Amino acid sequence: MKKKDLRLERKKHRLEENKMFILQAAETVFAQKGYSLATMDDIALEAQFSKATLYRYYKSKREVFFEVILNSFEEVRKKTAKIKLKKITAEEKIRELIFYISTYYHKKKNMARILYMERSVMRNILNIDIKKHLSHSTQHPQIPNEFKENMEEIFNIICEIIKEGIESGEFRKVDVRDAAFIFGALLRGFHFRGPLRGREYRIKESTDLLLNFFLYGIKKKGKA
Amino acid sequence: MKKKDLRLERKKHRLEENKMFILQAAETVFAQKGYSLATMDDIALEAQFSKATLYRYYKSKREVFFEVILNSFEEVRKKTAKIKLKKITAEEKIRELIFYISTYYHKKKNMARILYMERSVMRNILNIDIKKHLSHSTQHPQIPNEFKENMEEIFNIICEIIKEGIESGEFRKVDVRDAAFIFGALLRGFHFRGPLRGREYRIKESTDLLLNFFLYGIKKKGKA
Amino acid sequence: MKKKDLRLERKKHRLEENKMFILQAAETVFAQKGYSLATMDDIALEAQFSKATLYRYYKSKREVFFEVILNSFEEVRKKTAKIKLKKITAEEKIRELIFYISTYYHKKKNMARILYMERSVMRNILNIDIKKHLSHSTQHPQIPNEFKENMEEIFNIICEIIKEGIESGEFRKVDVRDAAFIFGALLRGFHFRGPLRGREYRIKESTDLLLNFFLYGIKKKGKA
Amino acid sequence: MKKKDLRLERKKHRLEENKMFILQAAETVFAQKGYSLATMDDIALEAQFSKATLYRYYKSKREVFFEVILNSFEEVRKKTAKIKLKKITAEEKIRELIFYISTYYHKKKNMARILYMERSVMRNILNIDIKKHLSHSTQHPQIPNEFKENMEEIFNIICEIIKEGIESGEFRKVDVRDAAFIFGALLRGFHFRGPLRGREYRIKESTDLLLNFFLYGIKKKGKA
DNA sequence: TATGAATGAGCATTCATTCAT
DNA sequence: TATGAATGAATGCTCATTCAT
Repeated sequence: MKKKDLRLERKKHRLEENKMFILQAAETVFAQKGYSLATMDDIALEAQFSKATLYRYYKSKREVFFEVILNSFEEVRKKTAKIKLKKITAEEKIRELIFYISTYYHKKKNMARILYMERSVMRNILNIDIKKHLSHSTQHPQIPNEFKENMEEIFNIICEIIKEGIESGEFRKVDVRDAAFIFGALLRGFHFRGPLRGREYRIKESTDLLLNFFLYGIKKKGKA
Repeated sequence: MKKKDLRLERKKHRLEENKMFILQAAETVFAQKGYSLATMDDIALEAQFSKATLYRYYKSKREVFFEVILNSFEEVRKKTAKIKLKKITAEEKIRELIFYISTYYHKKKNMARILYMERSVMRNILNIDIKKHLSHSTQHPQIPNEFKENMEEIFNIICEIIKEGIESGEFRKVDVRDAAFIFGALLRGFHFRGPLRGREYRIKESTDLLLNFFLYGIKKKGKA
Repeated sequence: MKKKDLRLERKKHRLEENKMFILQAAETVFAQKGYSLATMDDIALEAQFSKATLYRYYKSKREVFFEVILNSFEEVRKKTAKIKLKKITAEEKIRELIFYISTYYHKKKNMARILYMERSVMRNILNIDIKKHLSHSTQHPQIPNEFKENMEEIFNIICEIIKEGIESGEFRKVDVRDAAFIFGALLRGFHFRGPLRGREYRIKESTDLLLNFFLYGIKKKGKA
Repeated sequence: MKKKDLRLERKKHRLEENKMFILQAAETVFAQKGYSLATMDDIALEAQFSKATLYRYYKSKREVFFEVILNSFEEVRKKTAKIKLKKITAEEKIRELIFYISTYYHKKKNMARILYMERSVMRNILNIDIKKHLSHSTQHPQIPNEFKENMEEIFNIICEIIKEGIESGEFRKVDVRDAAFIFGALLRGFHFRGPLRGREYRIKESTDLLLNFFLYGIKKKGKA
C-alpha cells in the first residue's frame, strides 16, 4: 500500500513538474513572440517535449497562455501580500513594492506587456477559441475569473497600504482607490513603454525615480 | 480642360477617401484583434471592399498596419505642438495635454494599446516582413523611422513644456527627461489598463486626477 | 532491442514509402499540368494525403518538383552508365540507349517534356523561390547543381560511347560532342513532339527508325 | 460616303495594328515567363495598353496565347511554302529550311519551347479555361483546329521536299513521312534543349551540323 | 473607345489539434 | 504515457476578368 502511495506521489510530482516545465517554456516563447506568433511547436521545442505531449497537460494553446499569465499573477500577489505585512512605514512598503515589481518586470520583460494586452484582444482570443470548438463539450469559462480575482486582490492590497499611509499621516488624504490606480498606472506605463526607448533605467534608479514622482509630483512646494 | 481637371481632382479625391476609409476600417479591426489576429478579410469586410481591393491601396497587411499607426502619431504630434505654442502657463499646458491625450485614447480606445504591444512582437512583425520582401525593389524601410521620429518629437515637446515650467518657477527642478518620461508612463499606464477595469473615469475626472498626482504626488506636504 | 530496431526500421521504411508515393503522385500531376498549373491540392488529392501532410515530407512545391526531376535523371543516368559497360559494339549500345530512352519517355510520358520546359521558366521558378526563401536558413542551393551534374554525366557517357565507335571504326570521324548533342536532340525532338501527332510509333519501330537515321542520314550512299 | 469609308478603313487599320502590337508584347512576355507565370498585367505593361484594353481585343489570356502561337506557325508555314517553290535541289531546300528555322528559333528563342509544351498541358489550359467559364456562352473550341492545320501543312511541305529529293535520286528511298518527322524532331530537339547548355552554336554552324547529320548520319560509309 | 478600379476564385503555406501506435 | 504523423481550417496575397465612366 505504502509503495503504491509513494509511486502515485512520485507520479503526481512528476506530472506537476512537467506542467511547470512546459509553463516555463511557454512563458519564454510567449514573451518573445506574443500570443499569436508563438506556435505550439515553438513551445514544444523549448520545453523539449513533443507537441502532442503538451496536449496531455493542457487542452489548448489558449489554456497554456492563461496558465502562464495566472502563474505570473499569483507570484506577484503573494509577494505583494508579504510586503503588506512587514513592519515598516507605508512609504517603505511602497518603495519595496516598486522595487519588487520593477525587478519582476525586468526579469519577465515582455511577459508583462502581454499581460496588458488589450481587453478586447483577450476577449478575442477567448471568443475565437470558443467559437472554434463550439461543438466540443469542454470549455474553460472559469479561467478569466481566477484571473480577475488575482488582479483585484493585488489592487486591494495596494489600496490597504496607501490607506495605512494616510492613517499614519504619511500621505495626503487622497482617494485610496484613485491613488492605487495611479500607482498601478505609473508602474505599468513605466515598464510597458512600447517601441519607444528612452534611456535604459537601472532598477535602483527607476525605483527612486518612480517613488519620487509618486510621492511628490513635479509641483514646486509651497506653491500649491 | 477645366472639366478634365475636375474629374481628375474628383478621382484623386475618391482615391484618398478610399485609402482613409480602409485605414479607418483597419484601425477598428486592429484595435479589436491586434495585429496577428486581424485578417485582411476582417479589414475588407469592415471596409466593405473586396480583399483584393485592399491590395490596390496597400501592398501588405504590414503596410496597412504601419499606416494606421503613423496616422495616429501624426495627429497626436500636431496637437501636442499646437498646445506647446499657446500663451498659457506650463501647468495649464500639461492639463491640456492630459485632456487631449485622454480624449484621444478614449476615442481611439484600443488602438493606443496596440501601439504599446510587445516591442518584440513589433520587431518580429518588422523582421518577418522585411525578410519576406527582401527581394522586392520597393521596400518601406522608412516607415519605422518616420514612426520613431514622430514619437521622439512628441517626447521632446513634452520635455520643453516641462522645462518652461521649471524656468518659470512652477515646477521643481526635476530632470526634464525623467519627468517627461514619467508623464508619458502615467498617461500610458492609466489608459492602457489591461483586462483590469477599476471604475470608469470620465475624461474630465481623469484629467483632474492625473494632473493632481502628476503635480503633487501623494506625499503630505511639509513632511518631505 | 531487436524489436525496437524493427519498429524503427519499419517506420523509416514507411516514411520512405510515403515520400516515394507523394513523388509518384507529383510526377503524374506535374506531367499533366506542368509546374505552374499543378497545385499542391492536385498532388495531395492524387497522393491521397492531406495537403498539409505533403509539407511534412517536402518543404515546398518547388522542392517536390525538383525531387521529381532529380529522380528521373538519376534513373536515366544509372541505366546509361550500365549500357556503356556492356560488352557489345558501339552501334548496339546506341541502339540499346535509344530503346531504353524511348521506353522511358513512353512510360513517363509527359514528364520528359516538363524537363525541357522553358529554360526561362525554370530560371523563373528558381529565382522566385530562392528569393522567397532567402531569409530562411535551410536552403537547397545544391538541387540545381545535382541536377546539372546528372545531365552532364549522361551527356558524357554518350560521348564516350560514340568515341568508342569511332575508335573501333564503326562510326565516321565526327566531332564527338556534336554527335552526342545531335543524338540527344534527335531523341528529345522525337519524343517531345508538341501538340502535333503524326502516327504513333511503337517503341520497337521508333528505335529502328531513329537508329537508322542517326546512323545513315537520308543521303543516298556513294553520292557524298 | 468616301470620307466615311476612309475613316472606317483607318479605324480598322488601327485596330489591326493594335492587335498586332499586343500580340508582339504577349509573345515577348510568354517567351520570357511561359504561359502560367505571364500575367495580363505583364502583357499590358509591355504593350503599353491598359489591362482592360487587352480584353477589348482578346477575350482571354488563353486567346492571346493561342493567337501568339498561331501567328508563329503562319509565319513558318509561309516561308516553308516559299522555299519549296524555289528552283534548287532538294538538298539545298533542306539546307535553307534548316537555316530558316534555326534563325527563327534563334529570334523567337523561348517561344519555340512554349510551342512544344506538352499536349496535355495545352489541353489543360484549354480545359481549365473552359471549365472556368462554363456558364458563359462564348467559347473558342475552334482555335486548336486552326492550330493543327497549320502544323500539318508545314509537315506536308517538308514531306514533299523530301519526296522530290528521293525522286531526283538525291536521297535514299526512305519513308517520306518518317523522314519528315525525323527532320522535325532533329530541329526541334536541337533548338529546344532544356536547361542543359552545351556549347552555343552559331546559326551557320548549326545549319551545317544539322544538315550533315541529317544527310549522312554517323555511320562510316561502306560499312552498312 | 480606353481605362482605372473592383473582385471572385485560387494558391502556397502554416498551425492548432487529433489520431494511432 | 509519449509521440510522430496527419489534417482541417485558415491566411496573406495574386490574378484573370468585369464594371463604370
